Amino acid sequence: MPELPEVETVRRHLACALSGRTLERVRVRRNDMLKGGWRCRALEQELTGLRVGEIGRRGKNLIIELSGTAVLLAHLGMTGRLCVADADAPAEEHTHLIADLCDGRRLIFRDPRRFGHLELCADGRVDDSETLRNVGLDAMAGEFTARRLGEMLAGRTAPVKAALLDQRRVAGIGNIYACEAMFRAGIPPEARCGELSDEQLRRLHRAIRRVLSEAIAAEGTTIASYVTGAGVPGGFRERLRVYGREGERCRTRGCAGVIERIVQSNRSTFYCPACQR
DNA sequence: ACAACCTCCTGGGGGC
DNA sequence: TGCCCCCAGGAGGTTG
Repeated sequence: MPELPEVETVRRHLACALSGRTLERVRVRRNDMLKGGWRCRALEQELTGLRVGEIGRRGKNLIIELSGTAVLLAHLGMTGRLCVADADAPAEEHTHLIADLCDGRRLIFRDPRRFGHLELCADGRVDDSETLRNVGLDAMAGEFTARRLGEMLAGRTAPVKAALLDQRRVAGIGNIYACEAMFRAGIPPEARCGELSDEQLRRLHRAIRRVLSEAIAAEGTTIASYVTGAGVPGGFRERLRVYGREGERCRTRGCAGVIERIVQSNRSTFYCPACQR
């Protein structure tokens, strides 16, 4: 499930394998994987012949700069994969875009569950795109401070965890890292936004930055399908302290707690009742 | 404005 | 062994 660390891992891989290459032949298979009103044929024509420049990221979105002003935006949803493969690699099901590159390899966008999408901004005004117009401050950006986090949560009654998942405020945190950050900050899952103390806000901000940094260094977390650019599982799974660990012992030294699971906004929340109070 | 649902989709796992 | 049902969740939409 690509959250910020997994998307950052993909970004770094594409920066090596894709930047500087020209898209020589492009095939797009499904209109319903495209945003911004694009259709397959028009997108194929628009992309053909463009050269890939820098590759950026905001939250869980990849920002692929192309020749001229064009920018290709990609969201990987739950099961999306954007990778560069050898041209003779076997074709896989659920492949929605194939772009043959000038170096004989090919860019592939594959997404079995189809929660992801692509969008081309021909004029490069990405802030106006469907993909990014509702995406807030990247969780690893320098401007994301404990003070900003406090402003985002002030006066609201929703559970803190639900607010962390809301990409319009801080972008990049999904269910796994929301659970892990809440655990590290020692904040109980039912805590509401407006009732956090300044000390709790500082702890939560630091926990978010640390868990994301560590996960980026480990090339992300693999639960089901995600693999790094090199095609191997991310290394953070074994370092998860609560996510997916219902019924197991808390890993905090000296803690006798057992990890529990509850459902919040239709999502599983894992937590340690002893550490988070 | 905000919060609490619901919906889309497929692969994998559990139960019978 | 096989089949059916349920579950996972990002994000936009709808309802209250």
